[in-house]
Amino acid sequence: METDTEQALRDVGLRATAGRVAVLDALASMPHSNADHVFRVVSSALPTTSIQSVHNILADLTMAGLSRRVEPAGSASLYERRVNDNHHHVVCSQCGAIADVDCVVGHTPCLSPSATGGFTVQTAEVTFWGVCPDCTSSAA
Amino acid sequence: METDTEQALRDVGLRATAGRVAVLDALASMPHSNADHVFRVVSSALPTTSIQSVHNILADLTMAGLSRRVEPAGSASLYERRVNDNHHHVVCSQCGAIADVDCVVGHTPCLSPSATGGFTVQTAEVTFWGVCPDCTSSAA
DNA sequence: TCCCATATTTGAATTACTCAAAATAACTCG
DNA sequence: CGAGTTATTTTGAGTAATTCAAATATGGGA
Repeated sequence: METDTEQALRDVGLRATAGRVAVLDALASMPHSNADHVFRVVSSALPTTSIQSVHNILADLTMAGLSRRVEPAGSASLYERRVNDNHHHVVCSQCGAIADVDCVVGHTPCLSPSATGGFTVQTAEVTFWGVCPDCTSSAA
Repeated sequence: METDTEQALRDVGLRATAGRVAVLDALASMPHSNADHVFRVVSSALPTTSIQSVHNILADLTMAGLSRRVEPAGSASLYERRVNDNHHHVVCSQCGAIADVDCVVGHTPCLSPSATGGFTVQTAEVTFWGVCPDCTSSAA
């Protein structure tokens, strides 16, 4: 029996271990999780795992293109499974909540900066900062 | 005698201490420096200072709006004096070099995401990733 | 010049993560 | 199916960047 998650791992040349499957499943159900968050979820099913293993796995998955690492200023690295679609993020400046933002205007205007000081630009990463619905309503 | 730097400090309600003046001057001559970088420059003029003091000062200056803190993924926090002009940055994915990028199209298209999941967006932060001139030429 | 709120110093602690050696488990091939 | 090879995980230690907090020192108003 071969689950989709296992298949996805083998497709990129990684062994389908219990830890990797558990981490991918955790990310599928809770995107934008940090390593500690993932560790807590995974360790209930796999009590022998460690935070180092989770870091290890997350690094492997990210290298292989199965997950993406996001690092908003002021918080630990977050991971998500949405990959290859160049989406962006909104971060709540009060509570740190994060949500996906699909690409800004359809085509990518942000990839065309005016003057780049000679840099060859490859990608653009946009982070919106604002206030999430919860913080907005609790401010009332 | 009141230097511009001292005046700027007093204008925001901070005392004009030697450490703060030295840090601001360091940032003026080398933007996008990290705390350690600033510390090394400042400590030649002020041998009694410490890396903690520099962190302290940088935090104060940033809170007061005299400097801005930038945190590109994968590197320590960087500080700069250019503030209040909503400019962005290009980071070299090979060597970490960083340069300013003035706002993308004149008016700020990036501030208008399509769907924000209910977030009230206040600012947009754009980081361009690419290859700097030095790394481009040394790749030849 | 004196005072005291504000800064700095000093030292310790924390967080998030990396590194590396030893143990274990996944996949391959006979 | 079972053994061997090698990828992966475990375990333990180490690091970098930053924060916290108590003690000391200093800027600038009275």
